[in-house]
Amino acid sequence: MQKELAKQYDPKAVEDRIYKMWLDGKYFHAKREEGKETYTIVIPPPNITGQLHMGHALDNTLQDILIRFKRMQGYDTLWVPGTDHASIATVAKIVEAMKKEGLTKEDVGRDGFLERAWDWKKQYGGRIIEQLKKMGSSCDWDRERFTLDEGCSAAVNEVFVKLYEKGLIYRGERIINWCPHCLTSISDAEVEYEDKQGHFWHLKYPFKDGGGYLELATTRPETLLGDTAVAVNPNDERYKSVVGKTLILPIVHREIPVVADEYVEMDFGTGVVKITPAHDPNDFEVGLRHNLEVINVLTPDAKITDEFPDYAGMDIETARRKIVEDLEKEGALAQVEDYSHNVGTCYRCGTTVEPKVSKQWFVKMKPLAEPAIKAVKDGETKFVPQRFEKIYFHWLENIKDWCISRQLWWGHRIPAYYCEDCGEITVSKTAVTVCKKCGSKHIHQDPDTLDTWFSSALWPFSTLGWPKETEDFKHYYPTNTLVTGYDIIPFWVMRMMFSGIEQTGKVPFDTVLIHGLVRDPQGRKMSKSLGNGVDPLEVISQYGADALRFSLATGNSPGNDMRYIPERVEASRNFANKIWNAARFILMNLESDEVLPLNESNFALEDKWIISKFNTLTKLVTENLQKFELGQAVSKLYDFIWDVFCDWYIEICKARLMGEDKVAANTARAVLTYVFTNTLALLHPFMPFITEEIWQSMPHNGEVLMTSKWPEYTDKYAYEKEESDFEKVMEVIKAIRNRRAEMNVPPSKKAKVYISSEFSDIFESGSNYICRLAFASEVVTKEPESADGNVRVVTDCATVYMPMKELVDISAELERLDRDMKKALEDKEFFEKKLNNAGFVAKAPEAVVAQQREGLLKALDKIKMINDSIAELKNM
RNA sequence: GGAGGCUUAGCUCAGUUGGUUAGAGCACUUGCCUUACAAGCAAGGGGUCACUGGUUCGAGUCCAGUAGUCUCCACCA
Repeated sequence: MQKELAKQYDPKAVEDRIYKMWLDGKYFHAKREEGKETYTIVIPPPNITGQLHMGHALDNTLQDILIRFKRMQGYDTLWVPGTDHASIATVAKIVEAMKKEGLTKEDVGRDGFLERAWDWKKQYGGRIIEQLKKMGSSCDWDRERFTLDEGCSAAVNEVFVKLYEKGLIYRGERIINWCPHCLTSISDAEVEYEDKQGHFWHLKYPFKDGGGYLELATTRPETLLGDTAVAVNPNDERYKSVVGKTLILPIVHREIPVVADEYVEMDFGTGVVKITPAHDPNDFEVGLRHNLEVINVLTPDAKITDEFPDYAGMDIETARRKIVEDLEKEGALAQVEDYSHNVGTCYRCGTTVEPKVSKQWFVKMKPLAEPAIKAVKDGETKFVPQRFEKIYFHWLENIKDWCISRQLWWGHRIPAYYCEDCGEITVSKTAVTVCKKCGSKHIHQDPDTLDTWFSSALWPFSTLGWPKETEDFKHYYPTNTLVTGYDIIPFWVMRMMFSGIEQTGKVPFDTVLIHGLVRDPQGRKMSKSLGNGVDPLEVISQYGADALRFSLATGNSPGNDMRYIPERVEASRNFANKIWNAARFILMNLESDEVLPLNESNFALEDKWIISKFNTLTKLVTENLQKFELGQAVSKLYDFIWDVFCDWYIEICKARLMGEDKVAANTARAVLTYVFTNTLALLHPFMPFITEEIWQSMPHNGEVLMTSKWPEYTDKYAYEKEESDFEKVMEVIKAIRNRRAEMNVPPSKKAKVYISSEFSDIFESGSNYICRLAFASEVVTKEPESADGNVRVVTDCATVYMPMKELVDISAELERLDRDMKKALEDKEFFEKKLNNAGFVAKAPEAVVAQQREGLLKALDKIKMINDSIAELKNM
C-alpha cells in the first residue's frame, strides 16, 4: 500500500499480484512435515468440458476456507487440485465441434479423435485451472492431476484387474440403458426421468385357435415387433384358463405364448402385459424366467432393424405411427387414451434412453456396498449435515450392478484382451500379445472404455500416487474433508467410499461436507437453456473475488440451496471497502512500521473492552469453523468488524489519537493494530486477497498472512467487568443520540452534558470520547445545580441531563418519560413473572435465573430514575 | 408410491446442545458532506417465526399432525 491510499478498494489492482506472491513463495505447496498433523482435501475435479460456474465457485470457496483455516492453525495441509476427463460429456462437446467442420468421429478415426480430445483437455482443462486461481484457491499446483494421466490410469488398471480377479468385475449380456445419441451404454445413475405426455394404446392379441383375443395396453406399440410372450398374473382368476395358450402377434403374425408371472399387477389395466425382453428391463427378467426369445428390433441409433422390412430404418416416432395405423387396419387397436408417464433420458444429452440387451462389463455391487454402508453407520465417515446419509444409504441398499463399459473412445480403455482363435479373455495391467491359453497372436483389446466415474471413484488415493506406496500416499491418505454438492452423492461420494475401502482398507475421508445448488434470483436452477447462468469470473471482475467468496460463504447453511442475488455481492463488496477504509484510517495514524507492544498497564477501559471482545470472537469463530459452520463464523466477523471495531472502537480512538497525551495515543495505536491485524487473520480464509494486501502494509511479523498463526483465545484478555462497564458508556451515548434525534437537534449543536450515576468514574474517564460521540461540548459527572430546563435521558445505570432550554417542551418530555415508564414497567412485569414461577427458578440453570434477576434489578432502577425525573419536571 | 428439504420483516436469508422481550443485508422513513469510508454515519418504522396440538419452568428451535412449496428416488406394461 502507498502512503496515499485510494478511498475505495480496487480488487483488480490487488488480486493477481497477491496471488502471484503466494505462488512465488510456494505457500500452497504441502511439504510433508514430520510431526505435524495433516489436513487433506482432494478437489472434486471439474470436468474439462467447459468453464467454472457458480456451483464450482461455491464448492471451491468452501474448500479454500477450510484449507486456509487449517493451514493457519498449523496443520500440514494439502489441497490436491485436478480435472476430470469426463468421457461422455467431453465426447459430446468434441463431436459437436467437429460437426461444425463437417466431420464425424468415424472420419477422423480413433487416434485422430483422441488427438483432438487431448487438445481439448489442454485448452479447456487449462482454462479451468486459471479460473480456480482467480477465485484465490490455495491448491498445491505442483500436485495437479488429471483423471486420465499416467498415474490415475495405472490406478484404474490396477483396480480393474484386482476386481476382475476377485470376481467382482464380470462381462455379461444384460439389459442396460443405451443412449441412441451418444451411442453408448450408460449406468442407472446416469439416467434422468422426465414426465412426458404420451398415449396408452389398447391392443387386441388374438388366440391362435380362433377363440377371441386378449386385450392389453402399451405406451410403446412399436416394441410389439419384439414381443415374445404375453404375461398374466398366475393368481388372476380371469386368465387362469388361458395360460399356456398361444397368441398370434398382430402385424408380425408370430406365435407367442401366454405365460404366468408374478410381475404382472392384476389391478392395473387389463392385467395383461406384452413381453418384449429386448426392450424393457422388467420384460427382460420375465424373459429369463420363462426362457423367452430376445428379439432386438432397434439399431444402435434407435431405428427399426432390417428384420422388419415394412418398418426398417424408421425412427421410433415414425415406426410407432405406421404400426398404430397397421394395427388399426388389422382391427387390433381397441382404443387410445392419453397417458403421462416417466421416460428415462440421458443425463448428458437428454435423448430418450433405450433399454437394450447388450454385452457389457459390470461391477458386482453388493459385496462392495456392504462395507461402505457399515463405514458410515459406524461413524468412520460423517456427512454434514447428517441427513444426507439417508440418500447415501438408500442408494447403496438398493444398488444394482454397475455397468462400467462405454462405447466411447475417450477414456480408460478396458484392460481386457480377446483371443480371436480360442475366445479366451485375458485381463491384464500390461498389454497382452499372446493368448495364454492357445498361444495365438491374434489378440485384440476391448475397444470400449470405462465409465468416467470409475476413475473419479479412485481420486482420493490415485492422486496421491496409489497403487505405489508413495510418501504422499502414506502421509496424506486418508484425506479429511470432501466438499461437494448433494447432487453427486450417488455418482461419486458413494463410489469413492466403496473403492477406498476395498482398495486401501480405509475410508477415503472422515467428513463429507455437503452444500446445495446455487440458483438464480427466482430460485431456478442455473442452466444454459434458460440462459440464467452467472459467470463467476464476471462477478469477480465487477466486485472482486473476496466479495464473491464472502457472498457464497455467508447467508446459507450446509446442504441448502442458495440464490445468487447480485445485491448481496454488492453488500459484500461494501464490506471489503469498509475494511479497506479502516486500514486506511489506522495507517494514516501510525508513526512507524514497527509492531507496537501491548502494555496492559496503559490500557484504557475501551481498550480492554475491544481486546476482550476480540478474544471472544476468536473463540467463537474457531469453534464455528471446526464445526463447519462457515456462514456463522463469517457473519460474526462481519458484525465485529463493522459494528464493534469500526463504528465504536475506531471512533473512540480518534480522541486519543488527536490528543496531547503521547502515551495514550500510542496505546490506541498499539491496540488498533493488534486487534485489526488479528481480525484480518480470522477473516483471511474467507477474504484472502484484501486481508493479505492490508496485512502486508500494516506493521507485522512474518512473511505472509496466509501462513501466519491463527489467533487463539486467551484467559489473559478476558476482561469481563471492563466489557460490561464500557457497555454502560455505550448505552448512555446511544440514549443521548436517540434523544437528540427525536428532538431533531443537529450534530453541530453541542450541549454540556451532566451524567448522574453511581459509576461516575467510568464516565469521567471516557469524557473525551463521550463528547465526540454524543455531540457534547463538555461532560460533567454529576447532577446539574438546577434541573430547570434540562432534557433528561435515563438508562439502566445513569440519568443524563442536557441543558437545552429552548428545546425543552415539558409536556413532550413528560410524554416521553411516560413511554419510557410504560416500557420499564412491562420489563419489570416480564421478569417478575418469570422469577415468580417456582418451576423456572428451581429447574432453569443458575446463570439463566441470574440473568433474569439482573434484568429485574435494571428495570427497577430505571423505574426509580424515571420517577425522579417526572417528579422534578412536575415541580418546575 | 417412498424419502427429504423449505415456510422467520416488503425482498433474500441467518438463527450454533431449547434459555433474556427473534437478527442481518437490501428496500423504506428522518437527520447528517462529523478530515477512514456517501460503497458512509446516526436515529427509526416493520415479524402473532405457515397452521393445529403436544413435551417442557421455558419452543422459531424438540415431537405429532395439517397446508403450501421444492427436490431426490422408485415406477404399473
